[in-house]
Amino acid sequence: MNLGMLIETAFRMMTKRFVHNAYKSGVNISLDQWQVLGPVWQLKSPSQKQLGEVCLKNKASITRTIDSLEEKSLVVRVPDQIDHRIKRVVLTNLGEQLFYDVLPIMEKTREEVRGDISEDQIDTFKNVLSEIIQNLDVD
Amino acid sequence: MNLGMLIETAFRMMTKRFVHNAYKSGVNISLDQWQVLGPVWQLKSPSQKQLGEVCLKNKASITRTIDSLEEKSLVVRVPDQIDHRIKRVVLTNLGEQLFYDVLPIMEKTREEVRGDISEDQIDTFKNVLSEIIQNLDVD
DNA sequence: GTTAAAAGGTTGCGTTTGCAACTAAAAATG
DNA sequence: CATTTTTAGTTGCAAACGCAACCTTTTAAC
Repeated sequence: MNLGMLIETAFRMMTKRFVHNAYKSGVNISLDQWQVLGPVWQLKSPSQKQLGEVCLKNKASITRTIDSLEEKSLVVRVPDQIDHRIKRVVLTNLGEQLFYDVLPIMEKTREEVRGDISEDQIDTFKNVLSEIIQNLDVD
Repeated sequence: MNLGMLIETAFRMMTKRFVHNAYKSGVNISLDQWQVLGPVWQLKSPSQKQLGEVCLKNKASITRTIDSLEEKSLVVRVPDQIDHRIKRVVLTNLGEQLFYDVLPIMEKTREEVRGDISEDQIDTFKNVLSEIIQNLDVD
């Protein structure tokens, strides 16, 4: 199996496992929703642009993910008082609740992914990934 | 950056780079089309089921990818003479031509991805990926 | 200060994916 | 040999992505 297929397979399986683990715990959330929800909690009402940068998603994706989070009443868009172009994304109580519910699920998934792989190997692994990303970032 | 995001980012960048390199060489092909076309060449008129197994895609994806390859006249579906449920996928001359055109593009992309990363590191990297996949395959 | 340029978000369109329901054909069961 | 059951492939539906065009607001440049 070549490198590309390995990465793709691992990525898809990790995603599926996370969603599945959440589902088993009674939490309905997709990976991308979680990828955005985390930074919303961490950054305290970031702008959508900020979210895009942190989550490495383009603004269209952010817009739609926030749409879905808003539909679930997990976040609210609040227009910035000073710069009216900016919308700040704020966690609702429900969203905060869900965030804390998902934390252990994420941790569990992480452990399942890592299994017996040593900390050292994981570090090397992440370094290689970073290098690959850097290799492709130039140009 | 966490492991999941690193993998996702690397995967997306690799995909984009491949398609972009092909585009620059005047070849219009998506990654999934290539992922199917390769095995069609290699396996000599495989069934769609076989393709799904080799490409690690579900049958719906295979169906649609072959639809798109057939639209481009790169492959043809040929019903199996013995088992009428099976459709064998056969390369057209155009498809074979394109296959040989893409080979160097793929090689170039592979080199760009690997950059200065040592062969050893790549091996370890692939081993870790395999382990992750195995960790998630059980259950 | 008015006009041009840039920035933040939204929307439309096309791809790709997964799941589940479906059709048709072959194999297994009685 | 008629009746399930299984298998191969297709189709509908919904989720997610990227790109490009667009609107609105702010900032920069005369």
